[in-house]
Amino acid sequence: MATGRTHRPATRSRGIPEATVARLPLYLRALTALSERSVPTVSSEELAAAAGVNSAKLRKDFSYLGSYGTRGVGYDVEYLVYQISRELGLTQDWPVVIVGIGNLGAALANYGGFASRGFRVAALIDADPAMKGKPVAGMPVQHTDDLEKIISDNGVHIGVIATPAGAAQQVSERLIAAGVTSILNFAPTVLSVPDGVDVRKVDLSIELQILAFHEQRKAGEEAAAVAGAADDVVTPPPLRADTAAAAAAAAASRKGPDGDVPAVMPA
Amino acid sequence: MATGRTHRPATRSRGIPEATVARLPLYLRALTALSERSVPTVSSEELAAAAGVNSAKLRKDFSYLGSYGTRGVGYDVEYLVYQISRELGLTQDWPVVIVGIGNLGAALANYGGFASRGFRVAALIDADPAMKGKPVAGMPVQHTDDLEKIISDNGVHIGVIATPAGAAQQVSERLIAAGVTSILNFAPTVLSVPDGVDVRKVDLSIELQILAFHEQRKAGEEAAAVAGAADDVVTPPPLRADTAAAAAAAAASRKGPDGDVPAVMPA
DNA sequence: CCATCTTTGTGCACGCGTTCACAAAGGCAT
DNA sequence: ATGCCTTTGTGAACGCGTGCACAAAGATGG
Repeated sequence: MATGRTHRPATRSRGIPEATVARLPLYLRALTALSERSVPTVSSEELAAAAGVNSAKLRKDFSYLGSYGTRGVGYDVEYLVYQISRELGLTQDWPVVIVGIGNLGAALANYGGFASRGFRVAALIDADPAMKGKPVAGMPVQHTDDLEKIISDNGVHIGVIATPAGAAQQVSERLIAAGVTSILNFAPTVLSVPDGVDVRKVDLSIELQILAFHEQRKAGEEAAAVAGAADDVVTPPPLRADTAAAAAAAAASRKGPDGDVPAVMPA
Repeated sequence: MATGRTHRPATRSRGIPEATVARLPLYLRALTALSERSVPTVSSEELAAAAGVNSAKLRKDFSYLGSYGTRGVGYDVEYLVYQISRELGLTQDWPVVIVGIGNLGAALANYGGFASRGFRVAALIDADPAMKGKPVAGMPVQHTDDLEKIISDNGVHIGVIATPAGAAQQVSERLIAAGVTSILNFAPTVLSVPDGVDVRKVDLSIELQILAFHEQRKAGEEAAAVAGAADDVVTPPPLRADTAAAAAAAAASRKGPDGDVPAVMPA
């Protein structure tokens, strides 16, 4: 998965744990698939397998919503789909705006997964005057100047930021001032927002970096296993340099797994 | 954030908690920004603010890596950049392949954040013969038939899946069979993989659904506050339908969430 | 109507992650 | 040198999330 929730200190909204909320969409997806195959009921065991979670966890998650199952039988698929949809607020249509129509913004605009889940792309917004009026995903791109009007005219509460990092904070402030209270942020920056505004971030390079960490670990273990008593492959001697220059020099001098130049370019 | 880690049961690799690993890229980004502004040292308080976390948490995170700070002064920026980069395995180049060059795959191929963090896009792969040879992000798209050869020729260990949901499982199996041990999955499906393979998933519609949940909660609270004793705004009467048909009818009468086509396009 | 079998719902214990609060450590001025 | 001041590193407490294991509930067959 990508990265997680920001700021909001796990509000435990109306008793439903944040961790459970994060899994509900997963269950919903699995249930929708069953529904399409006209499966009438499903046991916690089966559904848990389909969603890739533990069955006890799934039952506990559902218990926060209410007692929707039948002992000895399982859960009614259609009924559960409806209950979860309602709980997630997907029984209504959420207009969203996408700000920043570059490669990623355009891909998001074309993404079918939004519309099929109760989200309607109400507008595409970009700061580049050359983009104005240009059709993307069958919809004309509008200029940032009209951001406030677009938000309020469409009653938008959810905004997606796909701008470069430098513009993200300012865009978020304008969105919030215009009435947006939930933001999905793709820009690699920490957004600082007032209380009452939810921010979730998706950072592609962070996900890859986490994978790289585990990948390196695997490689290290493998190397250690092969090389016998190679103990400090993962933790080289703490060559604690006094000055930054010395540290950089030391870094450059090493060739191995750790060696190489330090990553100077940001994300 | 997007979604999270899958399967891997929090291995607690070499004593570094998974939660800490997930934050290291965040610190790294903040430190890199400081480095570019030639800031020599930074306190845990300042860096924590820049990374959007608690300073105590940051210090504890760093304590897992070693004692890299100086009491009364703070942390040496360059030195810390190097240490974290090394810990994350970013001091080496990771070749990655992107499978599924649709809107999203193309956007990922063009995304600058990969190359700048030590990740090199080694190949773009798509199942559509019409795509073969077509340049995307200055690189010719290759056909799925050559997947295994591409993986082994380039020594690829990390694969990115941006195919439709239906193809993802099969693609993952081929990637893994060819030597890939870490997968970043953008397709809205649960991948089932053998032990030793790490999967992280990014699901855009899930993120929006989580936001919608909180958004609905805000709206409900607001409505309740305005309407006085409106208690069941969030939990309407449990109209518990007896039969699946009745529930389905109720669901179908709505326009949004449940009905509709499944997400064919991945994130 | 009763026995049996399946599956839910949950009490409980455990472990991870977060946060507080403070002692130890080092720089710096006098 | 010595004392003060700043900031790290961490011990300890707490709370959330997870998973086990089982009793209660209901369906089903005789």
